[in-house]
Amino acid sequence: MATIQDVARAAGVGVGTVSRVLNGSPLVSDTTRARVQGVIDELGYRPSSLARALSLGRSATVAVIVPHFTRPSAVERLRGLADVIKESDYDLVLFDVETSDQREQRFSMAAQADRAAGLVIVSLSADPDEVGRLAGASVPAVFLDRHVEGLPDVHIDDHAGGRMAAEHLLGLGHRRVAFVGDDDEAGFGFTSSDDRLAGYREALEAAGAPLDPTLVRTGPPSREAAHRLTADLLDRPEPPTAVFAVSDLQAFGVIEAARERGLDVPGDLSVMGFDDIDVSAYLGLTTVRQPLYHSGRLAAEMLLHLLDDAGAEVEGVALPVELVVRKTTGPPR
Amino acid sequence: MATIQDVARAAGVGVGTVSRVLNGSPLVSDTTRARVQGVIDELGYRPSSLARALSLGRSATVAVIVPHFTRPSAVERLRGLADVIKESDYDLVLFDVETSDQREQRFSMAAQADRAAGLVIVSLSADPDEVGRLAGASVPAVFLDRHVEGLPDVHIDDHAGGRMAAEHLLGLGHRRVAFVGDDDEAGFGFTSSDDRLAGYREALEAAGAPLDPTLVRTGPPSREAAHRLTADLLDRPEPPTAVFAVSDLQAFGVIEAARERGLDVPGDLSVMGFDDIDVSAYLGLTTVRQPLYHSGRLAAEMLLHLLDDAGAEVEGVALPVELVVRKTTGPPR
DNA sequence: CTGAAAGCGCTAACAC
DNA sequence: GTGTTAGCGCTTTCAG
Repeated sequence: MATIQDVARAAGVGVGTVSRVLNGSPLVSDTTRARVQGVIDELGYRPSSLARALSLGRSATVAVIVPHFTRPSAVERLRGLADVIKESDYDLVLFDVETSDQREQRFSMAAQADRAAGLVIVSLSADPDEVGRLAGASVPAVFLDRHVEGLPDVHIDDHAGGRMAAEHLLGLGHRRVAFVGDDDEAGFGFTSSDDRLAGYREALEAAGAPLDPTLVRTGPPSREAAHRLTADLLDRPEPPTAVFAVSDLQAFGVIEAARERGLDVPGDLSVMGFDDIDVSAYLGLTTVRQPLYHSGRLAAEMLLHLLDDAGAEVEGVALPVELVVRKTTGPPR
Repeated sequence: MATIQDVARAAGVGVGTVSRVLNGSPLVSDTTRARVQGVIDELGYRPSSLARALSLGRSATVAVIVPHFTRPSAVERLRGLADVIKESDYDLVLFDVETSDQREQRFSMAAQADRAAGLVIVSLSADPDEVGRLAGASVPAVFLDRHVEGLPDVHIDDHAGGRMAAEHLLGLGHRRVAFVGDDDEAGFGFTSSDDRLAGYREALEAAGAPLDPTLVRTGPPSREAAHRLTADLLDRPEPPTAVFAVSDLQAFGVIEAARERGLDVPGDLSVMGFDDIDVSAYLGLTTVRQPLYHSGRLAAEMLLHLLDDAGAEVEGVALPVELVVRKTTGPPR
C-alpha cells in the first residue's frame, strides 16, 4: 500500500503538497497538481481514511448501532436511514450488536468523534450515565425506536399500541386472549414488548376481562420462537380465542402454530401483530402499524440537521400508531 | 475523551505501561496493574480503536460490502454472515453501497489492512485489475453471490436457475412467457439477472418456444418496479400466460399487478420467482431456491478460515439451486 | 518490570 | 506556492 510519503517522494514534492492536492486546496500550482495527480494514479495510491480521521479528529461516517439488524422491522428502519444518508455527504456504516458486550463496546466507541461524525442508536436504551456521556460528547446521537430523556429520539407510544390491540380484540367479543412477546435475554434493555403488554393488560382489565397470567408468553423475537410459544398456549386446557403478538414476524409464527393444529384463522383463533411490515398487507394480517420506514428517515434527517448545525436543538418526535384491521381477526366462535 | 496520556499521567506511569495493562501483557507488576486499572475505571477511559488499528496496522473487524443491503435476499445472506461472525472474535461492520462512487471507495478501502482484517464482498463484481489488487493485498476477501476467477467465492449457477424456470413453465404447457428482471442502472456490474435470462431464453429456444423480445422487461429490483413493468406487459395485445421474475420480491410485484387487473394466479397468469425468501413459502410462491442464509454462513466461514491461516487455499464454492413448485404456477387456460 | 521514544499515515500551521 | 514539522492516540522496540 502506497503512502502519502511514497507519492511525495516519487513526485519530488513534500507531503504537504500531496495532501493539498488530495483535498483540492487551491494553493497548488496547476503544473504541480498535475504531476502529483499523475503519480497518485500511477501508484494507485489511496489515502487511508483511518489516518485521516485520526489526524482530523473527525470522520465522514454516520454510524448506526443496531441489535439484530436482520429483523424485518429493523431492516425497514434501516432502509429509511440509508435512503436519507445516501443523499448526504456521509457514509453509512452499520454496527451490528448481538451481545451485551458488543453493546458496551459500541457505546463507548460512540463518543469518539474520530470514529463517527454522528450516531443513530436503534432500539437500545441508555442508562443516565450513558446519556450524560452522549449528551456531553461532540458526536451528536439520535435514538430510534426508543424514548430517551435528554437526547433527541424518534419513538412511538408502545403503551397506546398495546391498548389498541386489546380494544380491537375486545370489540370483536374476545374475553380470553393471550400475549406473545419478547424476553430481553441479551440484556439490551428492550422495553417495547413490556410497554405494549402493559397497555394491553390495562385495557383488558378496564374492560373487566383481565389478562390471564398463564396466557402471557415471552421468548426471542423470532417466528420460530413464537411458533413454539403458541403451540404451548394452544395445548392448555382453556386455550385463548385470540393472540396478540408483539411483532408481525412473531404473529406469523403464531399463525403457523395454529394451522399446524388444524385451527382456522380467524375462525378458531384471531391473531394480530405489531409493526405492519411489508408482507403483512399481503398476508392480510391485522396489526398495529408503526411508521418504520418513515421513522428511519426522520432519525437520519434529525442527525444530519445536528451535524450541519452543532448548536441546533432537536426535539424528540413521537410517531403515531394506527390499527390496521385485515383478515386474521374476527369474532370468537 | 481521556487518552492514554491522561491515564499515564494520572497513574504516574509511562504510556507504555498503560498500553501493557490494556493489552494484558504479563510484564507488569500486579500493584502497578491495579493502580493503572483503577485510574482507567475512574476516568472512564476507552482506548481509541482507530489509533490502535493505525498503530498496529490491522483491525479486528470484518467488513461486509453490500449494495442495497435491505433487499430481502441480501438480508438473508447477512443473517448467515452475522451468525457466523458473532461467534468469532471479529466485529461485523457493514458498508452500504448505493452509488457507483461508493463502490469505488469501498473497494479501495478494501485493501487496507488497518481498516478491516477481512472482507466479504456481496453481489459486486471486480474487474481483473481489482481482482489483482485484492489477491495481492494482505486483506483476504471472499466474494458472495458472484463468481470471481482467482479469488474465493460462494456463488450459484444462475444460468441453470433460469433454465429450470423455463423448463417448469414449459412442462406446464406455457409457450408465451415473459421475463421481469433487473437493469444494472447503477453500474455495479450485476450479472445474475442477465445470466438467469440467458438460461431461460436458451431453454425456451431449445423447446421451440423462443422468448418474444417484447416480453422481456427490466428495471430496478423492487416490487414496485416489477409491478409497473408487469402492468405494461399485461396491456399488450398478446399478453403472456406466465411470468418468471428474477427475484421473489419482484414476483410479488408481478402478482400484485395481475390481481389489480382482476387476473387469477395461477389461473390466468402463472408467476414464479427466484430466491425462495422467507415469506415465499407463506405466500405459496413457486420459485427457484438458492441457499441464501447458508451462502452467508459459508462465506463467513471461508473468510474466518483465511484469517486464521493466511496461507490457506480456499476453494470457491458453487451452491445448488432447486425448483420449488408451489401454488402460483399451473397450466395455462 | 518500566519509562522514553520512534513510528503508523495524514492534516494543518508555520516558515521560506 | 511549497517544504517542513508537530501532533492525532496507540503499540512496540530499546534502554535501563
